[in-house]
Amino acid sequence: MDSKEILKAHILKTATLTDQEFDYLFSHFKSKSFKKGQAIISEGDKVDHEYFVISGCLKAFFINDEIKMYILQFAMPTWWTSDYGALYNHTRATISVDCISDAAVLCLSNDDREKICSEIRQAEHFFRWRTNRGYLASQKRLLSFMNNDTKARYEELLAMYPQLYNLVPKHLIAAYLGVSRETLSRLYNAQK
Amino acid sequence: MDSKEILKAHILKTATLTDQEFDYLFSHFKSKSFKKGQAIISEGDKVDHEYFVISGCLKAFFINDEIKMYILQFAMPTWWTSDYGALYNHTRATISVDCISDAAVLCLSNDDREKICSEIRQAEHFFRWRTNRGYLASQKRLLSFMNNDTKARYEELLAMYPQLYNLVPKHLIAAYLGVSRETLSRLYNAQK
DNA sequence: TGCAGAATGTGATGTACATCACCTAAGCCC
DNA sequence: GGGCTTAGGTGATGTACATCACATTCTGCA
Repeated sequence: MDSKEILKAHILKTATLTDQEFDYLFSHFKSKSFKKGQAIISEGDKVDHEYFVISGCLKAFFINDEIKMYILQFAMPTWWTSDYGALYNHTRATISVDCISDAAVLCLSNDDREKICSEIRQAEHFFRWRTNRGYLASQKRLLSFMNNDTKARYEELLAMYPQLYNLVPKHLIAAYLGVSRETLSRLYNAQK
Repeated sequence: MDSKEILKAHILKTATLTDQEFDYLFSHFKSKSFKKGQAIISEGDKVDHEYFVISGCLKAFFINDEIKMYILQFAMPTWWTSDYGALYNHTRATISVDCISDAAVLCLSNDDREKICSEIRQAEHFFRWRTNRGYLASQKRLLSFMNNDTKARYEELLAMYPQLYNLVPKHLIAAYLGVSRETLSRLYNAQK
């Protein structure tokens, strides 16, 4: 399945577009490929695109005082990512995005998204629902943070995304969970 | 300013509606008043409305194992609240909402929101942007959780909502910060 | 107005985690 | 394939917080 089909299947789950509408929408996306380790958005960048992952795995992260990294999101195929704060408010990036593995993405500019939303009814509908899912996921993660200890959050993460265990290094999983790599290491070595 | 004017001013900040469109939209809202301590949504309820706060202060919270309460949101005037997970997925409430003070709200049903969104272009636009703001706020709070200690989060909260200091009891602020009331008490008594 | 329950303060103690220090093992690159 | 970088494991120690226990103050209301 090529990029276009993947995006189409993804959007048609929540919106009803004619083929012509989808083709028009798709014409605003640009395909890009990145190598493992490459940066897509770096802190301080001007941000004007969001990214739809076709293959590979990205991470969206924040670095505190140039010391600690916190991972906001592992972006897997059919996920969207960007520094949405910077994108919507036209400010410089505080959140960075780079590639955990080689990756293929579709890029959509903020201007084009707004243009499409104003031209195609169902596109606006789609983006409303997409943001909504993001909001719910974020709220769920916040609750999990307050309510569960590290071990429970680790198991929750692996239950939801079993692929992560082999795909991403453990210190990145620790950065997602918000604990030190040492603590994570001790956790799953102790529980045998 | 009455409820209608407050909602109108709120919506017109991000969407362009004609007076007739707004009147039609407004006709789907119901006014309700609640007393301090009254529940609006209780765990296990069927959820089919969301709420726009006109006056007073609500809290949206989650209770773990019937023991600990975590506050997801203090809802102040012009804020929206509900158990959005239950509302969108048609499941029973896991998040409850009640009144910290006497409150007046406008209620909108999930069905009516979707109906309005499909009928009025700019209404869908408004709700897309509203959800987006919620998503960004939630992500910001998640980052603050991972990155800052309790004292920093406490100061951040009071800097953003100074009214809270006098309006809500300290143990609720602790429940928002995700710490015990004892820890919060020691925190601001130590820093004198 | 006096009393019950709620809100708040504070000490003692336990624990989950961070941090630092150091070690081993596994890529990866000229 | 030897050396360098990155990932990962593990001990010792410190610290921020939870928890329990109890004292104190506030507040609503009969």
